[in-house]
Amino acid sequence: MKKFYLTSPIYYVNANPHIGHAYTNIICDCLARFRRIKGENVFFLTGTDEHGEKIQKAANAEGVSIESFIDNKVDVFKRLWPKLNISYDFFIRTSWQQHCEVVSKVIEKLYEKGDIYKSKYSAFYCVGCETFWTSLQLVDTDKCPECRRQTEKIEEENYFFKLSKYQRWFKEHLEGNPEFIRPKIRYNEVKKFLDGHPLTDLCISRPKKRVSWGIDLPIDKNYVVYVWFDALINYISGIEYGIDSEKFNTFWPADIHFIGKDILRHHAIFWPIMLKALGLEIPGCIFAHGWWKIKEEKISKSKGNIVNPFDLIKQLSELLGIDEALSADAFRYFLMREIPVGADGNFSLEILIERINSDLANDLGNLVYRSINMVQKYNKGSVAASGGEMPSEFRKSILNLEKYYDDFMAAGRFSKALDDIFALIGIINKYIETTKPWNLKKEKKEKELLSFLYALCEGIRIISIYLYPIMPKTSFSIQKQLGVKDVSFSGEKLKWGSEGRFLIKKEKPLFPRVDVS
RNA sequence: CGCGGGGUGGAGCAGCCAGGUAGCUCGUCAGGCUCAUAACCUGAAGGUCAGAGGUUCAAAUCCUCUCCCCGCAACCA
Repeated sequence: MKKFYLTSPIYYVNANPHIGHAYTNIICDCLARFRRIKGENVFFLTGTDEHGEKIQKAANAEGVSIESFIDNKVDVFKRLWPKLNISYDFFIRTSWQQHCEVVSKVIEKLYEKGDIYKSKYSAFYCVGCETFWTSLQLVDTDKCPECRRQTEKIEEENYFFKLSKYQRWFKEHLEGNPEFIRPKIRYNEVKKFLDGHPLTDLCISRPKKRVSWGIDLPIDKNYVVYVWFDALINYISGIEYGIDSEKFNTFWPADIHFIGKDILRHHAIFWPIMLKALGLEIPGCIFAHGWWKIKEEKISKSKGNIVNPFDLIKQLSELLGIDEALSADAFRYFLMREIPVGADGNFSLEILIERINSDLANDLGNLVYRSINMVQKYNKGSVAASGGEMPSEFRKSILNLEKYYDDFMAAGRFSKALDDIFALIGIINKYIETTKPWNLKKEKKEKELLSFLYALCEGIRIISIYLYPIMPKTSFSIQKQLGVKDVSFSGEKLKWGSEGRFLIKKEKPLFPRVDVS
């Protein structure tokens, strides 16, 4: 069985989850579900990043212990994922004992190999902003780029990882693997960056007197491990590197790491070099998505324009009068349809509702509802295959899906896949119009009417399978309403005619229209 | 001259890499239909493709310049 290992980033728990976190995990989930219905052995890892100065400070600010602070935040993330229908396989926490041990082992190994060394580190500290800057970031020689105040030069001993040693190898790897970083624009960005800047070694330690909340540096107990170095290792500790070799060998290397474009360099440069130094294989792809802007602005706490996914799902659910699982699907649909993964998008409740109304209520929801209604009205709620072929009107659209859907989904081009699914929905809506079943009924053309009803149900059933990775609960609901014998989603079930009989169970419309004015 | 992305009918976008009648979704207007969630189907109006210059038989598409918007700029997840 083919394996597929994909990861989300681990989220830094200094604040509550927002739309960006939700987006990343939804992307991962869509791909994970797609791979599963292809019959692959999928491992989807997500989790939290819990060390570092910021967390230490955030806990202090709230006047609670670090442990209870992080447990609290982790709990919030763990409650969020089921709400968004996220089907992860394992949730890793960097405070997890086993992860810490792996990080230690990694550092020891690299130290023995001679890839970690001690040296002087100098930085410029701005007291006002409580931030460290490098000499290159300063303005007017020694001023803080943020507040323009005088900075203070700090010098301390630290441990460094020899990134520079692997520069040549990395460049070659990049050149030989144009798919390593996606989308293309991000690949170009990294490549260009590398051309212009020789890599400098990465400082991977922080003295405990400054930062105490972290994993002990095994080679010198006066230090803790720099959070990024610690965090990246989750991708191997999460599948038990150095602990369960069978599991590790089954899933490593990762097929894809999904990340936000803000953490591209850590993943696209540091991480592969760390792996190379460890003698491990390099992941297949780093896929960086874009950002959702709220009213054309970047999301940020200071602007107060954070979208809380819990509130959003709740609000949507109340607005639509549907349960939260379906609201989550609507949200997922919006995020996946609105923009290609990789681009930036605009988010607002208005835009979201507009999409729900036009696509999910008018097109999909109404199609399901009117079709089921017709089966009930015209044939007492059941219809069986009568040996008829697929209507010729459907052929082009279904062939198109058969030809391109897998490629689009595999490439993370969810909006493209959805375009094609909705093209079929449009075709079926049109098919109803041109077939005029109400006339068939009046004219007592029983045979035509039955094959028409069957074609409707079968078409919708096939749509529900294609839709499944993006909208799992909706797909489930559709199949249940159609009365599919064994509700399931798999490649084989895409074959026209594979469901012999529909015994419909009519429910209220999947997605009602909402008028917001 | 730091790097990159973008400026296309009212809104949001595709097309640009491999020049050849400007396309999609939403909105607007008109019509049709009734199984359906004022839904669905059909049709129409609406763009000198940011501006200027150039290459070409032909440019949204290639080249040059200008204007405007938005990101990034190494230890900050």
